[in-house]
Amino acid sequence: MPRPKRTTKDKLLDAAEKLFARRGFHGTSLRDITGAAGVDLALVNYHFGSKKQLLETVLERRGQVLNEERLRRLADVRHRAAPHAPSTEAVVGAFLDPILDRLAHAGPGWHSYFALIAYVNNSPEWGRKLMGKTFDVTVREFIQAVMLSLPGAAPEDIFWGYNFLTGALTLSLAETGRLDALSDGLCRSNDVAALKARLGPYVAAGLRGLARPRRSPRER
Amino acid sequence: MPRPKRTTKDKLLDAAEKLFARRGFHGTSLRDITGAAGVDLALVNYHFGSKKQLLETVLERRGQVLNEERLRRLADVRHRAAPHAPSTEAVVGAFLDPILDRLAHAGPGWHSYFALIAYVNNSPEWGRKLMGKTFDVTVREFIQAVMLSLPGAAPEDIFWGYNFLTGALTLSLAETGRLDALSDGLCRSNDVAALKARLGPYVAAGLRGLARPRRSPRER
DNA sequence: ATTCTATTTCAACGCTCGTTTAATATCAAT
DNA sequence: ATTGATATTAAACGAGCGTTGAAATAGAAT
Repeated sequence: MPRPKRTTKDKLLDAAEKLFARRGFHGTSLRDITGAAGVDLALVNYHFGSKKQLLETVLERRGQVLNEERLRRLADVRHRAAPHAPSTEAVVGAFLDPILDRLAHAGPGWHSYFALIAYVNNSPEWGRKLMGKTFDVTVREFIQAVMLSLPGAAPEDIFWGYNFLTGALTLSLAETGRLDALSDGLCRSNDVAALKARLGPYVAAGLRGLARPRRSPRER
Repeated sequence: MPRPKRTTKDKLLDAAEKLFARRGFHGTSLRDITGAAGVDLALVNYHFGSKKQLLETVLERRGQVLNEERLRRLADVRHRAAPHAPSTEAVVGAFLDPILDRLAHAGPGWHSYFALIAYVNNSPEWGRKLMGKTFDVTVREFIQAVMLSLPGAAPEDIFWGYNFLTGALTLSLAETGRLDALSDGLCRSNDVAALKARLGPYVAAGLRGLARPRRSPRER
């Protein structure tokens, strides 16, 4: 046996991941977290320094894994298409699939992590700094690849298109249950297969629609 | 003069709107709010009963105005197109423009309100209950109109498409500043004209892309 | 066995939280 | 002017917050 012992750090990161995702940073107390983890209150400050640093560590733990796979798949997509530009669908897939596949097949830890990402990404308080710290390098690579797949598109359109993409993605990751209520149960927020079948085509079509010139040149 | 006196209730609603949008529900204290409003702490519980009811009142105040205009414009779009079905772009415009036009031309109150909507919509804690309470009737009307504009599309696709639409919209409303950082200043989160020029075309193209059958019938 | 470091426990610190209570002020109607 | 409902003030409540420090424990190296 390779000793899969769960350390105190891991227990704290797991519990914080789950609770921060559900109730937000300010809505979760350290006593909630240490209680769920079954460890002493003071251990958060011992191992992580502060509540805020605990959040940052939670984000980085799985963020690095995600970044590695995204970059790997993006390089793969480019390599397969060479010497031509890859298709927008393939580039979008390299960005989305590492998330959607884990949502479908990985454990509840990843699930909570993605809901937490949704929370942080849409937060005026944390969005810019925390998301940038972990994801900027990868995202810039991705945006460049989208530009490559849509020659002739204005960079502004691609940046805005990326913004819309992450918005659509993160609301889906948040799993608020609103979709279930609106559709009277016809659609379920946690139906990953349904999400995966639709999000990629939606954003690829949206990006194409943006890249195509769409009005008189008077209006920028 | 028609006595535009700002009552205590209004002062509290305005201050709460701004602070809830910036720092979230749990990140804002009643002392923050009453301090910004320049009124006594106890007046929140006197006028609204509790902190949570204050949030609900903030959401309802402008939500009703927004709903009225959205329904009016939706009816107008349908009337103009009759007896044919309205275009997807026109329906999407009836849904988005009441927000985007106020973002561009109305005061900072509406601005904060939309950022607050973004926060609530993406919150697993509040999303389903609070958004539904204020917006469900209007949103169902809107979704029906989208279905009308895309005959042959599966209802599931439209519901998911609406989910993506609100995700893209609300991330833009949150104005996290992340777009500014990613584009090195080329795009600005608060450039409403740029947003308005792109969000409609993006989501309309995305909805069309979803409505078009896109893979073998084996995969649902 | 002893030493030394890393980890865990326990109790408490000072502070802020949402809410409540009772006293006071405001002001239109009598 | 007096009344009476409405609104505002000031002070305090108990509870929970993040963080800290000192003492107890554990585990590896000597």
